[in-house]
Amino acid sequence: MAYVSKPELDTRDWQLLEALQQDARQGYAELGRQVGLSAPAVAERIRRLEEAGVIAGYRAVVDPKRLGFSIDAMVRLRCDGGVCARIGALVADVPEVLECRRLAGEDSALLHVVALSVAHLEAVLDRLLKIHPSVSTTTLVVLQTPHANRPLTRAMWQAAHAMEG
Amino acid sequence: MAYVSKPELDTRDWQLLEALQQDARQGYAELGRQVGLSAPAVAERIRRLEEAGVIAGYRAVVDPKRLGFSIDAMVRLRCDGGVCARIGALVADVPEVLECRRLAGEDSALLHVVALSVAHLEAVLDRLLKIHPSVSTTTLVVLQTPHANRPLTRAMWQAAHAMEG
DNA sequence: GTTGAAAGGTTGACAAA
DNA sequence: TTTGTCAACCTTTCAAC
Repeated sequence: MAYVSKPELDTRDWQLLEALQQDARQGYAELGRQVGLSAPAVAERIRRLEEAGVIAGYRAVVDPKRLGFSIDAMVRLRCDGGVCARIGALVADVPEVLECRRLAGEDSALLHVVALSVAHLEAVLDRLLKIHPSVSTTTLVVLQTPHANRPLTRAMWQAAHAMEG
Repeated sequence: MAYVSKPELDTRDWQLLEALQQDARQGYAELGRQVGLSAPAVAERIRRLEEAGVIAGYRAVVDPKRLGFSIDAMVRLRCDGGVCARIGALVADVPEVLECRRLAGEDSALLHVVALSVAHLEAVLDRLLKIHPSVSTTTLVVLQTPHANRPLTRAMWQAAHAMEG
């Protein structure tokens, strides 16, 4: 509960966070070995990190390419205010949209889309355009992804605070 | 090994993939209950999915907001070809960049950046501009994220193949 | 893929720092 | 309040089928 109002993570909390971001399927005993705690102590710390919302869940990372989704694109979306306010709900039934963010600025929203082929990408884009007449898109095909879902580490947290001044 | 050349997933493989994307810390016995298999059979299927690269890993999902990173921005980057070819390496030591993709199209790259404050975001952007004189940025602040890292499901795979024709 | 047995991990209650 | 210890229970793992 202490975390909810003001998360103050100590060295071991950070070590556990980093270990779980690297491999979420490690057991408590194994984690305890890495941070120098007993398994029950590890379990209790992780339970608190989960309760505080610092850890939002644990996910298997699946590679879309290995499932046949050879195309990866970012779609910049512009649309009327009313449409964009509901963009999350409007793309909910387009499963090729893996990520959807509403933005402040030049573009109204940004989508991360996967597709089986160029023909399939075309079909997905057509479907997005049919959401509303005001919708227009700019599609950028991803050539490579040098960094994806980088971990949040203590080093990064400290560097950020030092930078902020 | 069969998966490497041509991943053909059956119903149970997909069920396991979906279950692990929902909660990667479930045990083999629990997964077995869900898909109607014994624990060793589940372990063997998961081992093959990992070996085939379909499952790339297991990660704890950490909420940057709960760690103080209250700002979430997408940064569109334009730069000279030589610089953008090495963009991954060039932003490797900027830990606030959680994602980095090289793109074909109007923008050369797209970064997902987190920051503690507007002042910190400014500092990060200054650092990105200092990578090379040819670099210019357009920053779009994320207002909300209706969908993040949606799971790849069998339903989606089938819908995509139906759509492709 | 299943079964069964050995090894080891998890989880609770309780004691101690 | 947080961690460690202990014991009961469950899971994982590997062999044989």
